[in-house]
Amino acid sequence: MTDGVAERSRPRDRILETAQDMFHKHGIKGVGVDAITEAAGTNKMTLYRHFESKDELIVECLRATAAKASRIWDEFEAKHPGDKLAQLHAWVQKASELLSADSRGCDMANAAVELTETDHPARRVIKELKEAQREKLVALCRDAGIGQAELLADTLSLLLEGARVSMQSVGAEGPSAQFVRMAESLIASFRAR
Amino acid sequence: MTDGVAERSRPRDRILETAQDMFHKHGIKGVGVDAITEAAGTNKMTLYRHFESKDELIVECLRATAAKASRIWDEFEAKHPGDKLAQLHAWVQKASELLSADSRGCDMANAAVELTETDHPARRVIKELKEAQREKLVALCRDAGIGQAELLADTLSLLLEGARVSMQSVGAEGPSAQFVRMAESLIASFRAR
DNA sequence: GCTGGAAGTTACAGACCGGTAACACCCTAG
DNA sequence: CTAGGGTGTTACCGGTCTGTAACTTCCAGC
Repeated sequence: MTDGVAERSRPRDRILETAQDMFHKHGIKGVGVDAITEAAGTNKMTLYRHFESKDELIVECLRATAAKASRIWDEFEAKHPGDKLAQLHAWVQKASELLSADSRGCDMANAAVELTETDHPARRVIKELKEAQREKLVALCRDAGIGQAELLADTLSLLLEGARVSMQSVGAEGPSAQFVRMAESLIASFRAR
Repeated sequence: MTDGVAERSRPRDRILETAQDMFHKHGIKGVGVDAITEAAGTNKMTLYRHFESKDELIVECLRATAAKASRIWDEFEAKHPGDKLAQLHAWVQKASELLSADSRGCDMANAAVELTETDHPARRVIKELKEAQREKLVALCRDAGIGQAELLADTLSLLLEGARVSMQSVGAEGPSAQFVRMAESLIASFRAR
């Protein structure tokens, strides 16, 4: 009967997937565990058998989201093997697609905004994962032959981060609409140096 | 005895000021009205005599924060009367000071992340106020004699927005540390065109 | 077919949430 | 002195939150 909720996979996977989706759409503090389990076609007890607390579920969701994002990098390498500059342009393209497709921005950044407690377990992993993403982009810029690779990578990072949050406050017609133009002109400018 | 909480001003003002501060530090959904009134040295009934709901209090807080931010623009004009380019550099300087002094970013952007309900009354005013700020920056760039004023203003906006959210996820040592350098080099580059 | 573990069910605890009612108080304007 | 509005106090409502206990049901592997 497969039920449609999540193709009748194991409860833990359904919970994780549903939680990711609901946290993304409604925010972490905007979703209760009851709502998650119901949407996942299971119940609260089962959730607490697999995750010791909501906080641990949050952390696991962030890790899963980061793992998905990490797979995108593999696509770049697959589509443009060895051509790091083409991969950088693909990164810009992919970022712009994410902006068009979804106005709720980056789950990790959003979580950092929502979870203000400085000792929240999720803060550790957010920082780790964001730093790992930064490393990847720096390496991509450097391998693309750009001199000030760190500076370009950081600038592109801030632009994208800003675009993703700007979409949530002013909407898609705001400054974020110019993201591709900004990013491409930046890359060109750094290459010319 | 003045009590120290807010120098014994009127309850409404104390509530508004305290709520701004607590929303900023702990997030909107992370603070209850009881905590606000207690910190403001008053009680819940008094809050609900001045604000018809928590949502209205939120809106009023955002307006108050925007009004404060608006006063910063007056400083620019006062310190560099007529010199729009100097005012633009002052904007960069001020933005960098805000980044150093406070790691919780922009209240309006944070509110947009937290308040996911599309019909939330705060969403209207967030969009309005952000658009007003954008107008100001565009005008400043244009009056500073920059050709593609909108594009520069939007780019600077995204950079700052990104820096403010990046501080919350990766911290002050992340990409946001390079904000001034990025912004100044952007301005120089646009001026050269 | 039996058994053992995973999953579902129901009910509940204890805390907190936004919001309200009823009433006592104080302080200032007349 | 007095009247009245702003304020403080207490108690409460109904709902929601995370997390747990006790029990039943299902199903796969032997």
